[in-house]
Amino acid sequence: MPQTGTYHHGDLRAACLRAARELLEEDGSAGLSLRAVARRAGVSATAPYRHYADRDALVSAVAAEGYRELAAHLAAAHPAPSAPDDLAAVAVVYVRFALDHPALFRAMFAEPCDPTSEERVAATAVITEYVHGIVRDAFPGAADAVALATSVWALVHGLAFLHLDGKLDTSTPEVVAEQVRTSVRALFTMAPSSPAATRTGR
Amino acid sequence: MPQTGTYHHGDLRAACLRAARELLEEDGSAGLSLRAVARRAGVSATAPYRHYADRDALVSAVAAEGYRELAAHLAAAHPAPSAPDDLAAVAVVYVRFALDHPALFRAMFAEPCDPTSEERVAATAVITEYVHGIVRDAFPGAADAVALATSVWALVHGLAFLHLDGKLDTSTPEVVAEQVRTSVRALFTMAPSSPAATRTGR
DNA sequence: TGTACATCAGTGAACGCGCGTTCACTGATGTAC
DNA sequence: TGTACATCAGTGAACGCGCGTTCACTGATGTAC
Repeated sequence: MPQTGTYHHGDLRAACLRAARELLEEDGSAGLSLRAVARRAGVSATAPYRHYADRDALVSAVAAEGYRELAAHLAAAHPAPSAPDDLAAVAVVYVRFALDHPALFRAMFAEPCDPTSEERVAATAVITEYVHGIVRDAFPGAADAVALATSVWALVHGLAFLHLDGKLDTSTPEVVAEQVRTSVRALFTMAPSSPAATRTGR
Repeated sequence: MPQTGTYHHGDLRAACLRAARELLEEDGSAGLSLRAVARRAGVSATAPYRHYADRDALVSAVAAEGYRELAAHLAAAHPAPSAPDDLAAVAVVYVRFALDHPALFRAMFAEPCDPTSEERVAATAVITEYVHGIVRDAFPGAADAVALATSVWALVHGLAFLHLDGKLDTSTPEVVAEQVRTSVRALFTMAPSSPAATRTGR
């Protein structure tokens, strides 16, 4: 009595997920149709309906899987980031994930096609909590850790999208990584003569 | 011999653009079809082909218009930002624009469906130059102004998307504005006890 | 162990839909003389 | 000013397409006795 059935196909649920991700990467979200997924899984056009109520349900499942993978990548990048440079390393992984899985990343952060998807909401919460945790550890003295965590997430998220949208140089992974590191550091170590530095106590 | 023809329709080119933007806001980018645009403009399905080579050309034109509008909004927000708080004010306008025109904003920054569109590339360059200019003025002493400008843009851009994707509270404009201001300030005025502050000279 | 039955994953035909794009056309506007 | 002509914006029928989804079905797997 296996949890994920091993009936006729073997595991069509997982096969659909895999096919959907492949299509996403190959043709962008426009290529992600239930029929194309079925075709790629080598199954009739209506077979996926046994496992997903409709197209949205499939997309939500793909997005949720993406969230879990991103969370795993981030956790693997640094077990317990506690210095700005650790944070920069995690940021690099975040942006790299976006560039390695562009369509998936977009699907994850596209307008909530199904905001009520429990699986999706839970997966998002994991990322949020992770970022907040890092900031708490890395900046124990920060006045407003929540705001700071939001800022950090926004910075990294913005870098990911700007790279993804071709607004920044993405010619090699190293170029991207350096850009991310530099950006993160630039914000954490302002030049002494800058107005910000002289206004710290404001 | 008017530049924008005033033939049968009056100005179908502009009418298509307007219709496209309305559809974008109402139904998201999925609703933006040439046929729907024609329908809304009260014209036959093929009339738009007189003004746009194909669907992509229309989308690019819409995106370019969005860039120009965003640039105008930013410029109007503050004529010559020179302090972090000025920059925060501009950031607020940037995010507000994204929230007021969600689908347009997505279209502007979606994967370059037509990276060769001259109009589009030029419009993007304006924004980039604007952000860099602000940073140059606001932080004349910054060691690497380009990296800093990229960071600032990424931060604001990320804030826009996180709000847009429902990852942050968007209940009222004031809540959003405060969040943006706080985030920008949080990064520019780190708590003195934070590791970043003690590592400035690194 | 063997048979009868229930379950339910996957099938395949069919539906109606809106789409992008083509084509030959029509008819209003602008121009040359 | 009036007529003949050229231009070209907009028409409308038609094409082929892939889509999501429905439905009654089939047939392999698992279960009860």
